[in-house]
Amino acid sequence: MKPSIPKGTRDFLPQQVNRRNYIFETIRSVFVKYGYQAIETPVMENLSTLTGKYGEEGDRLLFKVLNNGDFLKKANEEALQERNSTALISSISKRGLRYDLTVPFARYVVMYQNDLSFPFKRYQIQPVWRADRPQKGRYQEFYQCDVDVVGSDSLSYEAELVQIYDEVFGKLNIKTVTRINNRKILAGIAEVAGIPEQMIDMTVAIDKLDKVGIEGVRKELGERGIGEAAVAKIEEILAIKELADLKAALAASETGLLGVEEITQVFAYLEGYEFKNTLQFDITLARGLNYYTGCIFEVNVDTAAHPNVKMGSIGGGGRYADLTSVFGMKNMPGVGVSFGAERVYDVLEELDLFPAEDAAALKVLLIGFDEESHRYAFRCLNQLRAANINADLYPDPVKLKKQMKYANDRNVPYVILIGDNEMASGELSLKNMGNGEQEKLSIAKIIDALK
RNA sequence: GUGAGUAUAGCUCAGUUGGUUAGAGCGCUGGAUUGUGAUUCCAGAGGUCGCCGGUUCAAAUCCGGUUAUUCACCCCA
Repeated sequence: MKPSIPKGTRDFLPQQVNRRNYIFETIRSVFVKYGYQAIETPVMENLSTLTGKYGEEGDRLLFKVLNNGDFLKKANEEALQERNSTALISSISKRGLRYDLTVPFARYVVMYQNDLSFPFKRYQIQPVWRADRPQKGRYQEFYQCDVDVVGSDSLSYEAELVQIYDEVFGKLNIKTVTRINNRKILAGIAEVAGIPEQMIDMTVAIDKLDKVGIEGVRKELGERGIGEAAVAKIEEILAIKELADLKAALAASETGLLGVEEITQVFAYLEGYEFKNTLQFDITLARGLNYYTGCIFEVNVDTAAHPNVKMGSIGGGGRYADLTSVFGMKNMPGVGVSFGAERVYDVLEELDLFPAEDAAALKVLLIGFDEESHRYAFRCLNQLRAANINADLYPDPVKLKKQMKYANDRNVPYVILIGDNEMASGELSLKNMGNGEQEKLSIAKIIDALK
C-alpha cells in the first residue's frame, strides 16, 4: 500500500522537531517567568462540552469520535432512516477532539475550582483539531500556546499579556505589531450608530478592513442588513485614530466610554516599559470569537521591518467576562492570549531566524574496520557516554566509505576511526569532519577534547 | 459548505498536433579508490503515467466520472 497521512496533518523531520521545540521552549520560558503554571487536558472531550461553544460554523468543524462497539444498534432510528447526520450524531458519538484550549480550560476551572487558587494563571501548549479545509498555514491538527488568567478583572493582566507578547517575539527576533482594541468600544460604536443588536454583524464586517478595504467593509455591512445612515456613522468613527477624539465621539454610549477608559488604563500600566516591538490602538480590530467582552489583541508581523513576509495574525486573544457560566460557574472573568506556533515557525523559516543546531545533537560517531575493532569501539562508546558525550557507533563494520557517508549525513562534527593500528597503540584516530584534520589520541584525551 | 488547479521513478519535475521501447536531476546500489565523508567520473536497478470508463487504427496526451492532494473563499490560528 502507498503510505499516507490524513489531510491537514503533518509528520516532522528531526530538524523540524528541534525547531518547533525551540519555539515552544521560548514561549514556555516567558510564561513561566510571568508566573503561569502548565496544565494539560485530554485530546478528547465529551461532545456535549464542545458543541454549541463555537457557533454554528464551529460545530461543523468539530471532529467527532464514533462510539465503540455496535454503535448503530443504539443509533437514533428516525435520524438514521432520514439520513439526517446532524440529528444522528448525539446517538452515535459521545466524544469529540478538542477544537481549542479555552473551552476545555473553562470546564477545568469549574471542575477543580476548589483546588485552584484565584487568580489562577495557567498556560497550555497542546494540539487541537479542526475539520477545516486545509490551506497555506492552516492545518487540521495544530498546536496552540494559550496563556490565561481567570478570577480577576484587573487590567494589569492585560498589560502583562502585552508584555509577554513583546518579550516572546523579542526573543525570537521577529518584529511585530500588537494591536489592541476593546469590545466595549465596538459595542459603543454599534450603539451610537443605532444598531446595538447588530454589533456582531458589524464586528465581523469591520474585522476585514485591512483585507478588503473600506469599500469592501461598506459592502459587507450593507449585505448584513445595516442601514446606510448607520454605515456612514460607523465609517466616521472608524477613521478616528486618537483615544481622546474617540471619547467625544462615543459620549452618548456609557459602554463605549468604559471601553476607552479600559484601554487608557492598560496604556497607563505600560508607561515606562521599554518595548522591543510596537503596540498600537486599532479601532478596526474586531476578532471573530463572540465571547470576548473587553480588551482584544492581535499580533502581526511588522511588515515595515519584514516586508517580504505574508502571513496572517501570529497571535491573538482578549478578555471574557464570563466563560465558565455555561458550565454553571458565574462571575469568573478572565483574560488570555494565544500564540500561533505553526505560523511563527513559517515566519522564522522565511526570515532564516532559527538558531544554529544546538549541541544536543550527536557529537561523535565511532567507526570500526572489522569485527574485532567494532567490539573494541563498542567499549570506547561506553566510556564516551559515561563521560556524558553524545556518541554513537556504526552498527556493523562495513566498508569504511559507507560508514563515513553515514557520519556525513548525520552531520556529526567528529568521528573516531578504530582499526588494528589503533587497537595496538591505544591511540585512536579522531577526525574533525569540518576541516578533515585527523590526529591520534588516547580515549582519555579524546574525552577531554570533546567535553 | 463554494470555486479553481494538480496527479508520470523513492523525491522534485519534463514529456511537442495523440504515433515505435516514457525521460532528466537528486537519491539508491556497485565500481574507479580493499584505512577515510561532503567534490569528480563510469555503470546499474527502479514506472499498471492516481483509479474506472469512453473516443480512436493508436491515449501519459482528448472527453466523462471518481479518489487523493494543493490553493482561494467562508471561517479561523
